[in-house]
Amino acid sequence: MQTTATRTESRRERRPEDRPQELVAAALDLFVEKGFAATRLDDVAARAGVSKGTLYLYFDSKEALFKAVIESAVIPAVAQGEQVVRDFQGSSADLLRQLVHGWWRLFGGTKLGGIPKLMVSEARNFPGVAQFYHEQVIQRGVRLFAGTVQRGIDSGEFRPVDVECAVGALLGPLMMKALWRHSFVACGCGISEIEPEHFLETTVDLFLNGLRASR
Amino acid sequence: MQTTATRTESRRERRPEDRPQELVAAALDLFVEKGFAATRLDDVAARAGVSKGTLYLYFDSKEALFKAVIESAVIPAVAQGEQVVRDFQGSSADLLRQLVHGWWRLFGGTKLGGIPKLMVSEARNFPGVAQFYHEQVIQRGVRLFAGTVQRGIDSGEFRPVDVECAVGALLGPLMMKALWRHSFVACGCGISEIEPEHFLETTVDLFLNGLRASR
DNA sequence: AGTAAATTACCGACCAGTCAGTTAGTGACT
DNA sequence: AGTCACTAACTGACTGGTCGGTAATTTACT
Repeated sequence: MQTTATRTESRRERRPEDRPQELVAAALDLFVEKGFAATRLDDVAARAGVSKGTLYLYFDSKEALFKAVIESAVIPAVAQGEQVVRDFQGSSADLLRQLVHGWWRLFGGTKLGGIPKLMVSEARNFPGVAQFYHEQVIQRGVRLFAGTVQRGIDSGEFRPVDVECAVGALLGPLMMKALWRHSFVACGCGISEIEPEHFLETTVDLFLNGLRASR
Repeated sequence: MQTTATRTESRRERRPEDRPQELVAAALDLFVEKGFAATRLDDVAARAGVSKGTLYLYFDSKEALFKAVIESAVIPAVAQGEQVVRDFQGSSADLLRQLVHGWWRLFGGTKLGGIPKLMVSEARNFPGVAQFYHEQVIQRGVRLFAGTVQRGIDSGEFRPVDVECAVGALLGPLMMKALWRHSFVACGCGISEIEPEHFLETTVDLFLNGLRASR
């Protein structure tokens, strides 16, 4: 269906296949940057190179666009995490390290890292989307880490702890790192950010040391 | 200046001394609940028992009200934390425990716990307020914890670690706990919350165990 | 009577959502 | 190869409602 190559220069191109994803990409940028309420649909459309009317050909409402953004951004990342766990051979400690760094590489450290901020900000105003995000992202994500911690406890690699709490203690810093970047750091109010990889490494070390079966 | 006791029943009371704080209290509730943008000044005024015009007698703009909310909510809490550190006699580990639980008791676990969510959500839209919050709350708060960790390292109670990272690793879970309550939990989408005191206790234990000078 | 506090009614900017009209592409029939 | 009819994609001016902010007026208190 591409009109590619031959003609790139007309405004008013017709590319119904590509529009939705282009609009979603534009919306992700702006939602992350300005928040849901402060984002104008005119701006989203302009960034995607179409008019606002076109946006409404593909999405019923601003909220529908919001949900599409969350879905498209986040499902692939979770799925990839699950893949890593399935394939991994090695100690639970190494798997946790891998998960943490992988999470940063393909989620926290990218523009997708703005999603948690968006969800925290908007959860109460959009319970439907929050529900969806909770089931499809948070629960699955937590399960990944919880399973790994449990595996370490079972094998005697870690001392027995409340798994749910431990996962919270590890994911808390990660999430805050992502939130931080997209709020205070991004607003440029003289904040110098700790180098991410170093922070993650130190956090995981501390965590694993805390979990280590003590003599 | 109270008009108390004698006359409680006329609408249209004149109580210029009390209005600002009542308005700030109402605004805190609504900002935390619905976010800054979604909160109507009519609603703030109504909750404070006055009309919108009255609000403008005491605050220049919605943003000024926002800043007043942040200031009034948060400065006393930080000051109290600093007091605790000054007065404390005992091990660094015990001081950290005390700080964490104190933080929850008089900040995270109260309606003030909604402030971090508010700041994360709005920092980019209000750099001035973000700047203020960063200096007056975050930096001072971090300094509290960082000083304590450093004290533990110096005394040989903790092993040497990157103090800034360690503080992030401890505060991350606390902050997420507060954010969580005011986003996903509050939206009531079938989420059961981990019991806070238990979570905090486990997190601190894990953290202190991770810091313990090894062998 | 005088003034400070509070209210009400109003304005204007803003923006999600709509719709009548425009244009790019397709293919049918010369 | 040309052109014409048709449709689906796209546009942008418009609307109706909302809400931050203001000003004229009323009320409480000294």
